[in-house]
Amino acid sequence: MDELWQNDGNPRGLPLKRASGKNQMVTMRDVAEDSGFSPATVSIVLNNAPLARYIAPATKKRIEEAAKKLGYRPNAMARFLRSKRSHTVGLVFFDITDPFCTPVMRGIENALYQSSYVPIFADAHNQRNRFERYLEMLLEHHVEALIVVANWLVVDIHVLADLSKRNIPAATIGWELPGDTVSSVMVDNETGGRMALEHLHQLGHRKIAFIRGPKMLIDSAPRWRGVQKFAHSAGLEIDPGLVLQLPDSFDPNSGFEGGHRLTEELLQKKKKFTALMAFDDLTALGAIRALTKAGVKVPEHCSVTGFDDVAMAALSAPSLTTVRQPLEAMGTNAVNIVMESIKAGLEKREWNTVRQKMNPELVIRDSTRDVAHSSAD
Amino acid sequence: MDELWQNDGNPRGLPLKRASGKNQMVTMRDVAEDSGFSPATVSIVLNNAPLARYIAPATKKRIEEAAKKLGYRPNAMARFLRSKRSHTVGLVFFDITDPFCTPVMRGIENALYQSSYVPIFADAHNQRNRFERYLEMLLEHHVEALIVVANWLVVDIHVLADLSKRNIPAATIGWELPGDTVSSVMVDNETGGRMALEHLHQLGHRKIAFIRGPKMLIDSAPRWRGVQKFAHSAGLEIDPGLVLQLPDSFDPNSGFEGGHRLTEELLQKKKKFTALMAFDDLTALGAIRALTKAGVKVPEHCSVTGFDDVAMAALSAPSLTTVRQPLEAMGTNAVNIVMESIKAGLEKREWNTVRQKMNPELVIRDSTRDVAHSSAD
DNA sequence: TGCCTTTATTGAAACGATTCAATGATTCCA
DNA sequence: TGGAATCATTGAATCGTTTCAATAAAGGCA
Repeated sequence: MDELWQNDGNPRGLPLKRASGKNQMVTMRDVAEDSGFSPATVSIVLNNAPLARYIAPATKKRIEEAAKKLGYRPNAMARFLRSKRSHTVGLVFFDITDPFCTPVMRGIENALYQSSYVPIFADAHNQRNRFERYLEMLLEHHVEALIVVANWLVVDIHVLADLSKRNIPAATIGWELPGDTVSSVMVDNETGGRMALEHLHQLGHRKIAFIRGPKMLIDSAPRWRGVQKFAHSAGLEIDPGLVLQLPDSFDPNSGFEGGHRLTEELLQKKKKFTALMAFDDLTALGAIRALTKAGVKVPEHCSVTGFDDVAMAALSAPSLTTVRQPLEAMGTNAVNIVMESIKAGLEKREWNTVRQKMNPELVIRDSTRDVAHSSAD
Repeated sequence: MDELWQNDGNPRGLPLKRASGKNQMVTMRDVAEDSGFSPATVSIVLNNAPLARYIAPATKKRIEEAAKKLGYRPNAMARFLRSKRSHTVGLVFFDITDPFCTPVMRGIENALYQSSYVPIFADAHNQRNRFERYLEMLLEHHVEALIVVANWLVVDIHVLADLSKRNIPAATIGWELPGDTVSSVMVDNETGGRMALEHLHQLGHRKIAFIRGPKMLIDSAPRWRGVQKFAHSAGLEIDPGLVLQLPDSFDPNSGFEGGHRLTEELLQKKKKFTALMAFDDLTALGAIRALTKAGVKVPEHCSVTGFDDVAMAALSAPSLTTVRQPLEAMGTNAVNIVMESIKAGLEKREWNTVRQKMNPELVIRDSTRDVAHSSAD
C-alpha cells in the first residue's frame, strides 16, 4: 500500500496523525515516559483504579494530557490478559435471515453499546455443527457472556452445560431451556394467542380458520393454548376442519410458502370462514397471497392476523393486523440480564437466572375488519 | 413496559451452584506438562508452525492427544499479544434496520467463517459520533480489517485516513470513497437503472413516471444516468412532469413513506402514466400502496419496478419486479478483498485497493405487465 | 523527638501465548 | 574419522497491561 503522507484533506492539521512513521502502537509505557511517571501510575490513573484516590491531582492531569497528546489507546487484548475482562459478548443467531432478528439485534447492540461492550456476531444458519463451532470460537475469544437468539431451531442442553461450567452467563431470546442454567426472555405467547383471537371475535367473526405453528417451535403450543382458552371462555366453537398446521422446517422463512399452500388447500375444502389467524406474519402474508389469488379480498371478504410484527407487516398491502412482540426491548432485557450476572460474577456474588415473559401488544392495521360484509368460501 | 417476572420456574430452588468446579482454564503449560514436552514444542505443534516439520510424528501425536484430552482451547487474546493477530474483523453497518443489510451480513459472516475469523459487530444508527466511537472501540480490540456497509449515510475521508495509517485494510459495501485508500464493492447502478427502464420499455410502456433517489445517496445519480442513457438511445421521451425525487433523509426506511407520498402527489396531477420506476424496493412498495389506495391496480393499470430485491420484494402483493443487487456475493467479495490484504500485509507485500462493480440482475415478478390494458391517471 | 498513619509512587511479577537463537543428538559424506 | 548438515527440542525473552507489595515522604500526635 502506498502511504501518501500527504495529510491533505485536513486543513487545520488536526491531531490524529500518529508519530512520524510506521504504525507502531502508542503503549502505556510511552505515556509513562512522556509524562515522567511509571506505567503503574499511568494504569492506575487511566483506569481510575481504587488506588487512584492517592494520586495527586497534578499527576493525574499530566498523565491524562500525555495520553491524549500521544493518542494512546488501551490494548484490549493485553488488558484482558491480566484483568480477565474482554469487554466482549457473544451474540449467536440461529438464523439471521429471519426478519424477527433485526429488531432484536438492534436492541442488543444498543444496550451493549451503552456499557461499552462489543458484540461478536455469529449466525448458525440453523446448523448444529455450525452453532457448536461458533461457540468454540467465542470461548476462544473469551466472551464475558453469551446471548442466543433462538428464533427457530432447537439447542439442547449439553452445549450450555459447557457454558455454565465456565461460569459464562447466558441468555436466550425467543426460546427457553429446561433447567436453571440459562436465563431467557420470551414473549408471553399464550396471551398473544388470546389477543389475536379476541380481536377477531370482537369484530364479530365466528367461522375462523387457524394455521398453527410447526410442532418443533416452542411458540406454537402456548399460542394455541391461548386460542383454546379464549374460545372456551367466550363460547366460541373451533371447527377442526378449519385448523391447519405448518410442517416442521429449518427455514425461518418457510412460513410464507407454508401459509400460501395451506390456505389454498383450505379454500379447496369449500368450508366457510370469515377470518384466518396465522401463526406468524410471514404465514399471514402467504395466506393473504393465496386468498387474493383466489379472489377472496382481504379484509373485505376475510380478515387475517399475524404474529410478531416484523417490519414487513406494516408495509404489506393490506398492512397486517398482528400481535407485536417487543423485540427491541427483548434484546435490551437480555443484555441487562447478562450484564447483571457479569457484575455479580466480578463481585463474587451468586446470581440467579431469570425467565422473563414480555407482554405482547395487539397492533390493528388493515387486514382485519368487522365481519358485517365478510364471507369467504 | 411491564413485564411479568416468572422467576418461579425453578421448583427445586437450586441456587445455581457457582464456583465449586472452578473455571480454571486449561493452558498450554498444562498440555506441555501432561505430554512431557515444553510449551514451545506444544505451541509449534498445535499451530503447525514452520518449525513443526522438524517435530517427530510421535511427539506430535502425544501433544495432540494431551490437548484433546485436557480440552485445551487456545487463548485468542494471549495469542494476539505476541502474534499481533486477533482473528477478528470489524463490521460496521450504517443502519442495520435497512433490509438491504441482512443478506450482505449473511455473505460477510459466511465468508469470515470459512477463514475462522470472527466479526465484531457495530451499528452506527446513522449517527456520526456513534460511528466514530465504534471505530475507536474496534481499534482497541485490534481488528485486523474493517468492513463498512455504507448503505445510507456518508462517511468522510478523515476517519479512513486514520485506518490506512494504521495499515488496517478496509472495504466498503454500497459506497465508495475518493482516493485509493479503501476498497469498495458496489452494484453497477447505471446498468441497473438501464435494465429497469429497458424492461418497462420492452413491455410497451412509454408514459413512465420516475421516483429518483435522494440526492445524498451515491446510488441516485448513476441509476438516473442509466435511465437517461437508455431513454436517449431508445428515443424515449422523459416527461419532466413525471419525474419526482425523494428528499434526503437519515432513515433508510423512509423510502416507503416517501414513495407513498410522492405517488399521491403524482396522481393528483392527473397526468397519464402506465408505469412507475421507483428508486428502490421500499419506495416501490410505498408507491404501490398509494396507487392501490387510489384505485389504480398494479400491474393491471400501472406497472411498478423497484431496485435491490430485498426480502420483502418477493413477499409483497403483488410481488415486485425489481433489479437485484447480488447482496450476499457483495458481502463475500468484500471479505475476500480484505483477507487478501491481510495476507499481503503479513507477508509484507504491497496490496492494491480494488473497486468492484457487481452486475445487477433483473427479476421479473408480478408488478409489471404488458402495457396493452394499462392506463392510470 | 520518635512512632504511627496517611499519601504518593513504583518495581516487578504475573497473564498465556509465540518465536528465535541455542543446544544436543543424529546422520551424511568424503 | 571428523566436520558439516540435518533433525528434534527447548530456554528465555517478549507482547501491553494490571496489581500487589514495597518504598518513601509527609503529616499527626503524644
